[in-house]
Amino acid sequence: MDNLKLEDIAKLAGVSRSTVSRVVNGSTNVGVETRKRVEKIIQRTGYHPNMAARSLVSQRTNIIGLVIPKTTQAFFTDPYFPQLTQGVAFACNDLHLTLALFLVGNEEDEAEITPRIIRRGMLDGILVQTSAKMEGLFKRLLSSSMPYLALGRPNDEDVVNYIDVDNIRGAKQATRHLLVLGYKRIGMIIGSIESAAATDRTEGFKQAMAGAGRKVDPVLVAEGDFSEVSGYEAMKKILPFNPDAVFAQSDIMALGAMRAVQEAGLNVPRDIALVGYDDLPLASGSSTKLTTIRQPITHFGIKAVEMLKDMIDNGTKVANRMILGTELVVRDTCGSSLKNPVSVQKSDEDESALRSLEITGGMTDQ
Amino acid sequence: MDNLKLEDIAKLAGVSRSTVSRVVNGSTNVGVETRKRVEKIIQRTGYHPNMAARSLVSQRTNIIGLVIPKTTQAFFTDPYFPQLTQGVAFACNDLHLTLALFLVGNEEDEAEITPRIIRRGMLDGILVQTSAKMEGLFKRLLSSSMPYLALGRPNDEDVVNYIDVDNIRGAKQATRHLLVLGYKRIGMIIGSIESAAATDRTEGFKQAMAGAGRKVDPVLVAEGDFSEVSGYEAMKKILPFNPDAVFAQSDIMALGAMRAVQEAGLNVPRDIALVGYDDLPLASGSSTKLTTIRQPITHFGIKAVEMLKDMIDNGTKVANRMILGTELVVRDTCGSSLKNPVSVQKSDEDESALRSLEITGGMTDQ
DNA sequence: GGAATTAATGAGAGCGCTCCCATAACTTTT
DNA sequence: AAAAGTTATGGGAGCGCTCTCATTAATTCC
Repeated sequence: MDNLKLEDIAKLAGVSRSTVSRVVNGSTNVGVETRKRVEKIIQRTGYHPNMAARSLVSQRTNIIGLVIPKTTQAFFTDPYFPQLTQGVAFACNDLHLTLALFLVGNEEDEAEITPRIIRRGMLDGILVQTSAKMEGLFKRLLSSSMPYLALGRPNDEDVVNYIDVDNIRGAKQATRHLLVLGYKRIGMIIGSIESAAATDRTEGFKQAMAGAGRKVDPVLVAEGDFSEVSGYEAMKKILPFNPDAVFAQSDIMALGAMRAVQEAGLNVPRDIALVGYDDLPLASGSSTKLTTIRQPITHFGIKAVEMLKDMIDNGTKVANRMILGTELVVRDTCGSSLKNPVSVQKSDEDESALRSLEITGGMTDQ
Repeated sequence: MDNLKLEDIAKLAGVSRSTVSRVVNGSTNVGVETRKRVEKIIQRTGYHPNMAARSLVSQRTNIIGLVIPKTTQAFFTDPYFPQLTQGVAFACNDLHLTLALFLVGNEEDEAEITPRIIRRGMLDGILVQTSAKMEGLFKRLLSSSMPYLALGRPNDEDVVNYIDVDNIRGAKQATRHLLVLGYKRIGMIIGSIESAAATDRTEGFKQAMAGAGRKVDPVLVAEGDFSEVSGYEAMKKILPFNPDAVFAQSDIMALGAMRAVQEAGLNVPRDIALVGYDDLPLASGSSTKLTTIRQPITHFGIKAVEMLKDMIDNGTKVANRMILGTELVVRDTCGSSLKNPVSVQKSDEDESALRSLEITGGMTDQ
């Protein structure tokens, strides 16, 4: 019951290969009687068209790739990527796409995987998590005709198609919240200087501070790498300089920072207020109620697939960009009542939470 | 530079299609001179063979599927699956395989995905996370010629190919550890009665208790669903009956349980000892040092791919099974010094930690 | 030195499908 | 009633590759 081909069904139904093909693909030009007969036989035999053959002629596989560079063992410890992957996978289900997942651990992996990705007849398009390690892939992608979309703003200007979250605005929201609550010595734990997301969040922090006429004290700023431990260590560096509030560029780091605060015998938020970034499930987990900036991670994955699919179907040659909004989620780690309420100038754009802004156009022909 | 085919390269090199094919596939019967010439042209033009065409004739895609049923939103909150996925992805890189990931959320997804999986010419073989929801898929798989491997022992006896961790022995190790330390009122938090893993761990617990001549007190046993919250709630149910030690069937539930203990103003391990299961990174995370049973999750994924690859290459028609060992990891949550050391009969098999046991044979031709 | 062996190459069929075009059987139009 | 259109179906080419088999050239054998 397994190695049937179109021709076998045709013979069984007493029609031609073409007619069976029409039935399988839902073409209208088939007689009612014939269609029924053919469908019954397909049903009975459990026939399924062969993907490879179909792909060969249609030049489509309905498979899209998702490439995630995985620097350390700890990569999958951060729930961000699983959640993103989930969003992408769901969108693929909805759009009848198959998802090929590429986890790039080291340079060998990249060398091994890159040709497989570029090779025609395998992938219809590709989603690449932005990272310094992926520059080689992007170069190859740019000189090929493969539709691609970068997940997160790339450093390379040539990589024109990307989707990102408005990190500057998100960081502004976080910082303004601390400013409004009247905190005086506001610190920050940076994600990782190499990441564009961290750069943008740092920028947003600075803008918000400057907008309130405040200086950023360098001793209150430390760098981590988005991991729990790095948040813990960064907080330990900052702690001696008496911050009264800290903006951590990820929830995981915020959790690490909280641990450092508690170990120092201090209390969150009484002694030090904390804002995170991501709004991962664990931020609202029953033991912690972290004030944070919500990123629509799953939604991000879904939008990415939709954009890519659109590029595949319509062969768009213009630059495709999409920037997703963020939302401040107020919980328990910043002090529920205001200490010294202060009015801070708010730009009206801050009202629209989770707004998504699409820019499409310009820059033809890569 | 993109739509080159074998024939174009052949023309450029002044040889036949066949010769280029031989060069590409590393056949020996090609003249040294010719080979060099062809290779240079391939290099220069950036030619890559078309996968679909190759698959069509070779009946191989070098793509394997990984199917994970995802019951709740919280599925990817549990780091178990990301870690497993990672192991599978790495093994795929090593074996030059492409990984197609299928996340099955609901029944619609299953209906949508199943035919795509079964369809020939798409996947060479498939890894399916065992789950009650997947029984439909397994049925289809059994009546097809697609090589498959279940991840975890399936309830269905017909599903003969699987890889699993020795859950009974793991649970025994955990329980014996508590018995040796002299705990008297030992409780358990069950994962989820539907899961075979939980059933086996429960069985192991019972066997260890019986082996030490101890009764299992039903009031000290509660059921969760492998989530943090469920561990917390289960512990709250058990707490009134004064347990002095609890075996939680997952690290995540152990963490929830620990939270419940602390909220009740009690201390781990002074008042209540705790053993987890999994040895996820967070079990040894800097704030908690959980005594637990180590499952080789990543290794599990790697072995699974290797087994499947073997089945694909050698078309094995016999039942393939592999059971991986577990290891007790002693940390801080069971009391470092013995309270009332007790000697418990240990079977000698317990010495070999992380031993892997392979059983292959029997049951031909499904 | 002619037959047999080996190495290097080319020609052709075919993997299972889609898509274009031809044909045949009806309708509709003028 | 003949021309034109419409609908249902079949035939054939071709997608880009691999693989078997035939062919030729170079080598070895007795």
